[in-house]
Amino acid sequence: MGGGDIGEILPKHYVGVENLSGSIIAVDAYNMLYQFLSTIRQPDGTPLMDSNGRITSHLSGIIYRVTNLMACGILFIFVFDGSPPELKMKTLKRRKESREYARMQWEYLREISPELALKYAKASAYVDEEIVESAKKLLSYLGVPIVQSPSEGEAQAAFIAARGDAHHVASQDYDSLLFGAPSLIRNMSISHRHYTIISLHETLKTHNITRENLIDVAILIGTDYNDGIRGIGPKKALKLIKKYGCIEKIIAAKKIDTEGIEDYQIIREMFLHPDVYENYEIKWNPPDESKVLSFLCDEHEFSEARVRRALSRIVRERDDDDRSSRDSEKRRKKSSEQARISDWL
DNA sequence: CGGCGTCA
DNA sequence: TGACGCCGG
Repeated sequence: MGGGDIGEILPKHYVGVENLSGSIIAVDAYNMLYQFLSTIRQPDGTPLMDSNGRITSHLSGIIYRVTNLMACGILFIFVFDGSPPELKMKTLKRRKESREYARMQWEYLREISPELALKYAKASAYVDEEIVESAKKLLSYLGVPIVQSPSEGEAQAAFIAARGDAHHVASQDYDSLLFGAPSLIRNMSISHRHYTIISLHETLKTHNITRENLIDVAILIGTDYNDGIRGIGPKKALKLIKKYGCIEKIIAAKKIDTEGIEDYQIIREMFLHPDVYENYEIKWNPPDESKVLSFLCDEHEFSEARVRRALSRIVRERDDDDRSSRDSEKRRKKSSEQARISDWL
């Protein structure tokens, strides 16, 4: 909602996928699905679809990305949104309106200028119930655990990581850090050579602030739940919080008005104590090859050769000597790399 | 986005 | 082998 990008004040590390081998990553599912739907398109902006007109861009994204990264030794937990907090409604309404505007522009432009149309097509992407259900189906056939959040997926993912059931949260957004995720991974695609990792602990240490301070900084800039203060970006917000300690004291010192941060106490409380399920089950299953094949190839007309190849990356081979020696080699590599990452966590 | 064929 | 560009559904 706000104008600034809190990412500007977060210390970042860039790591290759090898460094993530052996780690458990809680994925902000909505965020990843949105990325797939927005980017996996034809040059004129049309998403991938089966012959019944059902969108399949996200299924393509999942089958290739998840199998690739699993083959690199990563374990996934996909965390899905529940119902959004009341304070987010304004943002959601605004997003819906700009999506509908983009859809009109796309439909108008697709015959005139495909490459201009593409931009609007991407902006018109949305995650509906059918997208969510088909994604859950494919993930469950792949044996990937799914966790439902009562409210924000990022909050649930952060809770899972903070509790120690995952090492990182994967999302393009920064909110999971505010929700207490110890580590955030961005740009987690196969084509990105290096992923961005942000450690909450390192962030707080770098600026000598608390998580509550960081949340106040985010509220001043603007979040999904408030507009933020006009003219205040991440640098100014951080400076103010470091000088005065909290939003209450900045207001008391008459440095800012409350316009754009009216609900700051409620929002701060939401980030500190979000609505999450404390009981959830995380269980990795072996992929059900035949269910994946019938779902993707029979129902959605994927190429069987391609899907088989993707699956071959993650299905257990016969347990011969070759295999077990490679496995133990991987395990040795994994523990030394895990130690390297934990240096700055 | 990721797969896959092409070409140097 | 790696950069490039079209195709997938």
